[in-house]
Amino acid sequence: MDRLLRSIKLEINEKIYKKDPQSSELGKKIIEHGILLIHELGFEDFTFKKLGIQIGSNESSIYRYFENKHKLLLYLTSWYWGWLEYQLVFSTNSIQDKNLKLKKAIEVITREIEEDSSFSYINEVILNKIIINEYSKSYLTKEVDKENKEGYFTIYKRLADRLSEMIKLVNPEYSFPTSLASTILEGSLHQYFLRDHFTSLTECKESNSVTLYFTELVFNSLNIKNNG
Amino acid sequence: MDRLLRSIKLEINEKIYKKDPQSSELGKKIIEHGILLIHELGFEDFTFKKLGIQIGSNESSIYRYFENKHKLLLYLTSWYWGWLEYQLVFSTNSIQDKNLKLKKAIEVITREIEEDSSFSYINEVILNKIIINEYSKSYLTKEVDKENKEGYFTIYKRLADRLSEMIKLVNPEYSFPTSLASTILEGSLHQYFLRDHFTSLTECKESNSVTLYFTELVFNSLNIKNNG
DNA sequence: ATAGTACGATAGTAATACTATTATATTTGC
DNA sequence: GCAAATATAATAGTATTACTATCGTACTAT
Repeated sequence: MDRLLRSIKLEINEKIYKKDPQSSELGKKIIEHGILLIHELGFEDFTFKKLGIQIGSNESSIYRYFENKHKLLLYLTSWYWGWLEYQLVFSTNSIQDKNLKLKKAIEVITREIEEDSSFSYINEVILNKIIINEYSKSYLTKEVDKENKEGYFTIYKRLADRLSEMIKLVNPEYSFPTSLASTILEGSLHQYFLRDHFTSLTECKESNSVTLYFTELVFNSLNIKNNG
Repeated sequence: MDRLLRSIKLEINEKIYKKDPQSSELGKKIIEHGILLIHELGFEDFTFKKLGIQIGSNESSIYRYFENKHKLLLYLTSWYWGWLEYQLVFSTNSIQDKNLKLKKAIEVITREIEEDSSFSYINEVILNKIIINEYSKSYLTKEVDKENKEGYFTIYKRLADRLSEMIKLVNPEYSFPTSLASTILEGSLHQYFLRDHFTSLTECKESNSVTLYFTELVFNSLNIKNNG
């Protein structure tokens, strides 16, 4: 990662923001401290007013970047999935063997997040926790179909599609490659949530056990020996 | 179902409500129209004031039954999982063969919901849609650990546990029975959501395909031939 | 006949989720 | 280096939400 990503700007659907937060200092501050404050308060209790106080700025100034906190969440989640997509492509691109490629993909998607210094104002570890706790709320709304049409979820869908394609490569006969891909993406977040709050509902306590669980799940489903 | 259930009252943690809604006409109206209105407006836009207008009653009267709409959601979700648990036990109890038992369990949990006339004031089909769209919001909160300790999620956990036990019976060597159980429960809701809003992310379009998908997933994971 | 409970009506509060306006500070273009 | 454009801050204001509190009335149980 490190150097390479530093020069890349993740492209996020322009309709999500009113003004590009990557274009100014205040914008970056909104993202940086938005992440920290959503994590601290939870999405329900998070407000632009509180964020304004936190960054010594005005509520109305934040509204110039985002229409509302829902759009900010969409921005953060898009960014996260874009960042993960990049890692997926980067890590799997050079792998020839289909099985190993898929195995690596599952690892990248389900592993625990480490800090990535490429984006100084974004704490990926905290952002990942926001994704675990708040991502569903970005699409479990009455506006989901409209917002989907606007393309607010394209990055996530592209990521799911990439994973699905890798599954198809391993076993073209399998009937549910996309369902399986979406199960891995959502299910992985869910297992991490259970680990933190409902310990009795998961066996994934150790650091790499989520990866192990999904790797087994997928390769057994595809009736392929999980080599390694 | 029908007759048998009619005489059974689902027991819901008393801390969830201030006054038992099953104990009065108004209480039942709150539940009945609460379900319809949450479905219509979505949980975010749903308020007790609006519900009061809908049932020709007063906002403050509803507050005498539930502290807030979050508690109402907890009540509804507890009721739903209790209802499903009952069906699970009822449908699988007499099955001796472990594999068939698990197969039936997966079917009950992942199948499409049909109206159950046993509870006249509860529309199970609509309630199921609320579960699909809103269940996550009941636990993706900052208060989850406190509320979990209060026992607000016991019914769901008991259901997951029952499923997990059936999985263990089929293959006691399998390392992730509970994770698999929670994946089925959550994943099933998610596949139905995808079918309605993100068609490109699932192959489950037909009525019984969610069941088929999870049945295959589970039996392949347990390395047991899915007989039937 | 009376005490208790349930419900409805009204009022009130603090916070939320914004919008609008104006003033000031900063940047940029020439 | 100055004017114009742009960005931000400050303030005010609105409708709605999410409640709490009080009071009067209606029904109900003894």
